[in-house]
Amino acid sequence: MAAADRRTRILDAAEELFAVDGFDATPTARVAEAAKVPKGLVFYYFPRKIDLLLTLLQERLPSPTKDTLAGVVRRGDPAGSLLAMHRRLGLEDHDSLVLRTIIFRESGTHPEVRDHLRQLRRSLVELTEAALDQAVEWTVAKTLRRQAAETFVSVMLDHANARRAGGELPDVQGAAAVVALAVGAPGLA
Amino acid sequence: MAAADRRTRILDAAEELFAVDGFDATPTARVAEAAKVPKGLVFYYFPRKIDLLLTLLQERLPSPTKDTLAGVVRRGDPAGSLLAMHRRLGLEDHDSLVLRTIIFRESGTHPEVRDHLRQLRRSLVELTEAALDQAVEWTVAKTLRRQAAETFVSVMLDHANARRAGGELPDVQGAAAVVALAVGAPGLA
Amino acid sequence: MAAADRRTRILDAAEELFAVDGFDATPTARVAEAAKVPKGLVFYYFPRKIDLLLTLLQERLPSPTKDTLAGVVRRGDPAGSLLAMHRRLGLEDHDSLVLRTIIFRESGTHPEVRDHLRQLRRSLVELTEAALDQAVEWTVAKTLRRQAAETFVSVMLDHANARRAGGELPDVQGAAAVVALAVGAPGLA
Amino acid sequence: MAAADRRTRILDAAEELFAVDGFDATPTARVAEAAKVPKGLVFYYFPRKIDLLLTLLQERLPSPTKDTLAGVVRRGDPAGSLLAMHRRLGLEDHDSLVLRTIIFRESGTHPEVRDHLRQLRRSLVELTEAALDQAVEWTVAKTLRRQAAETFVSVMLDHANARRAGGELPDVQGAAAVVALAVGAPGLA
DNA sequence: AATGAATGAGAATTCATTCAT
DNA sequence: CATGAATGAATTCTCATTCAT
Repeated sequence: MAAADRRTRILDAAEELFAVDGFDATPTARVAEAAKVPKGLVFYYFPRKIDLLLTLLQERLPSPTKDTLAGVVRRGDPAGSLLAMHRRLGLEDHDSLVLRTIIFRESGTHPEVRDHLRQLRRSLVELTEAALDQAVEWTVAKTLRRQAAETFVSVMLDHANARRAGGELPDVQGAAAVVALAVGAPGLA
Repeated sequence: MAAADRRTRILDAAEELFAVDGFDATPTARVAEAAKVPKGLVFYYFPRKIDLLLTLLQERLPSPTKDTLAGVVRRGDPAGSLLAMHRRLGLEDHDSLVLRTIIFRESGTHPEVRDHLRQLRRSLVELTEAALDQAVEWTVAKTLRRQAAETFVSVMLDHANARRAGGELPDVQGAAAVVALAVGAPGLA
Repeated sequence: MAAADRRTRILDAAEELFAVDGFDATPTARVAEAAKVPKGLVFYYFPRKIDLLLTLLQERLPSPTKDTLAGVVRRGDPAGSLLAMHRRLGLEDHDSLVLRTIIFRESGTHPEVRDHLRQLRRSLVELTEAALDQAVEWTVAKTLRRQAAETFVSVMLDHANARRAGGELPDVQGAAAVVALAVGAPGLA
Repeated sequence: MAAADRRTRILDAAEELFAVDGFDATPTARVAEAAKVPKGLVFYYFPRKIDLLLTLLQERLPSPTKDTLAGVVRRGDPAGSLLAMHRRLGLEDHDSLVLRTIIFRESGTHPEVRDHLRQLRRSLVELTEAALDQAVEWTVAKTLRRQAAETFVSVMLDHANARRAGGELPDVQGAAAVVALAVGAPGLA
C-alpha cells in the first residue's frame, strides 16, 4: 500500500527531525524532503503542522500498561526490578526516546502535548508502584511507596529529558538502588 | 543611569517572554515592546537574538555555591536539610524558575545553552553531596552518597522542568524523605 | 437517477456556498463536502471551477419573459403593477436571489458572467417597459417610458445587490410610486 | 518624505488593482510590484491584507457632506440639480469610482466594508433629499421626497456598481428626469 | 463512470537583521 | 548613541487540477 507507506515515511521523518531540531525549528518542507515526498502531501495527511506532532503522540506513544511488568519484576530484588522496568519501558528505544523528548520540549507551549505528558507521568507512577509492590517481600507503607515511586519516575523522566542535552545522564541504576534502600531492601548486587 | 536601565528592562522582558512563550516563539519586536524601548535598541545591545538568551544565562543564572548551604543544613536531619536546600536554591523564585525553564527547553537546540545545563547539574550534585555529608551523622559510602545526590538532583530538575507543564509536580519533599532513608536516616518528621 | 441526482446536489451546494461566501472564497472541496459527494466527482462533472458558476447561470437563471407579466399587471395601477412584477420576478426567491448575488459579485472578474448580467438588465428593462405600457391608460412618450423603466430596473438590481450587504434595503415600493408619478399616474394607494 | 511617499504609492497601487481585479484576486505581491516597493514593505505598513482595503476606505472615501451641494443646485431645476450633484459626487472620478466599486464587491464578504456601504447609502439619501428641497420651488411631501431620494440613490449606486460590469450603464440622466417629474417638476430641458 | 490520493504553484504573513540618519 | 523604516528569505498553509485505478 503505497499510500500508507508514504504517510508512515512522513511520520518517521517528522519524528526524527522534531527530536533532533525541535518542533518549531523544523519546517514542514524539511519533513517532506526527508520523507522524500512532495511538500503538498504532508499537508494532505496533516492539515496543520501541529497535527504531525499530535499524530505522533497518539499513534506512537502507547501508555505503559501493567503488562510492561510481566517478566521484568524479580521478587526480592526491587532495585533490579526497577532497572529492568526502565529498560523495558524502552526509554532507550529510539521511538520512545524521541517522542518523550518531543513531549518535554513542547509541553510548555502546546496544551495538547502537555496533557500527554501529565498522563505519562501518572501512568509511570502507577506502574512503578506496582513494580515495587511485586518486588518487595514485605509491606511498604502507602505513603513511602508513593514517594519512592515518584522519585524513581522523576529520575526516569529527567533521564529521558537529559539525553538530548548530550551531557552526563542521570544515573538511573543508582537511583534504583537508592529507592530500593529507602523501601528497606538492599541496593543492587 | 538611563542606559543601564533600558538594557535591564530589555533583559527583564526577554526573561519573562522566553519563559512563557519560548525562545523561538518570541519575536524580538515583542521583547522591545514589552520593555518599552524602540526595536532598534534591542539589537543595539544584543546584536543577535541568541545574545539575549546567552546574556540572561551569564548574568542571571549564578551557579549555586557552597554558601548556599550555610544555615540550611541541620545535622541529623538529612531529609529536612535537602528540602531546605531546595528552597534556598530558589527554584521557586521567579528568576531562577524562569531561567531554568529556559535552559531546559532550549538546551537541545542551542549548544551554548546546553553547556549551562550540564554545568548546573554538576554544581547541584556537588552541592547535594555536601549537604548530605553535613547532615548525616555517620559516614555514607562514596558511591551511595553520589547516587543519593544524583537522585535528588534529578527530582529537583524534573520539578523545575515540570512546572511549566502545569500538571502535577513531582513531590520534592517525598524524594527528600526517600533519599534520607536510603542513606540510613529516618524520613521527614 | 443517481447520477443526475448527484450532479444536482453539487449545483445546489455550489449555489448556496457561492452566494454566502463568494465564488473565490469557496474551495471546490467544500462544495463536494456540502454536496456529500467525493471531491473527484465535482471535477468529473465540472472540469474547471468556473464551470460550476457558468452552469448555474445557464441552467438556473432563466431570463424573465413576457409571461412574467401575466396576471400581475393591473391596468390603471402602474405602481401596484411594478411592485407585483418585482415580486413575481422572485428576486425574493432563494434561487434568484442567490444567483443574482453571484452575478453581481463576479461580473467584474469573469467576462462570461458579465454577459449574463448585461443580458439580465436588458430583459428587465424590456419587461418593465411592457408592464408600464399595459398598466398606464394613456400613452407615455417613448423616451420617458424608457427612462422610467431603467430607473425602476436600477432600483430592483440595487435592491438585489444590497441584500447581501445586510444593511437597509432600498425601498422598491417607494420607487414604484415615484416611477408611477413620473409617468403621470398617482402613487400607490 | 520618502516614507509617506512609498506608503502612498502602495495605496495607489492597491486601489487600482483591487478595483480592476478584485480584492481577493489581487495578491499583495502584485500590489508591491505595482507600487515598486519590496513585498515586505507592504506588510510593514499594512500588517494584514485587509488593512489595505480598510485604510483605503478610511482615508480615501470621504462621506459626502452638505458642501457637496454648494453651487450645483439650481432652484427650479431639480433634474439638472440631481445630475449636477451626481457629477460633483465624482462617481465618475477615478478615486471615488474605484473605491465604490470595491465596497460593492467586498461588502458581502467583509463586515467592516459592509458598514462603509451602509453609511454611504445613508449619506447619499440625505444629500439627495437636501438637493431636492433646495431645487424644488414648492413643498414636497416628506414621504414622497424620501422615496424620490432613495430612488435616485439606487440609480447612482447601480450606476457605480455597473461600471465595472462594462455593459450598458443605467441612465442617470433619465432617472434624474423621472424623479423630477415625480416631485412635480418638468423633466430635463 | 468514479474517486481520492497526489501535486506544486502560489498565497499571506513573520521576523531577524541591517542601516541611514 | 539611538532608532525606526526597510528588506527578503523563510514558513505555514491553500487549492485547483490531474490521474491511476
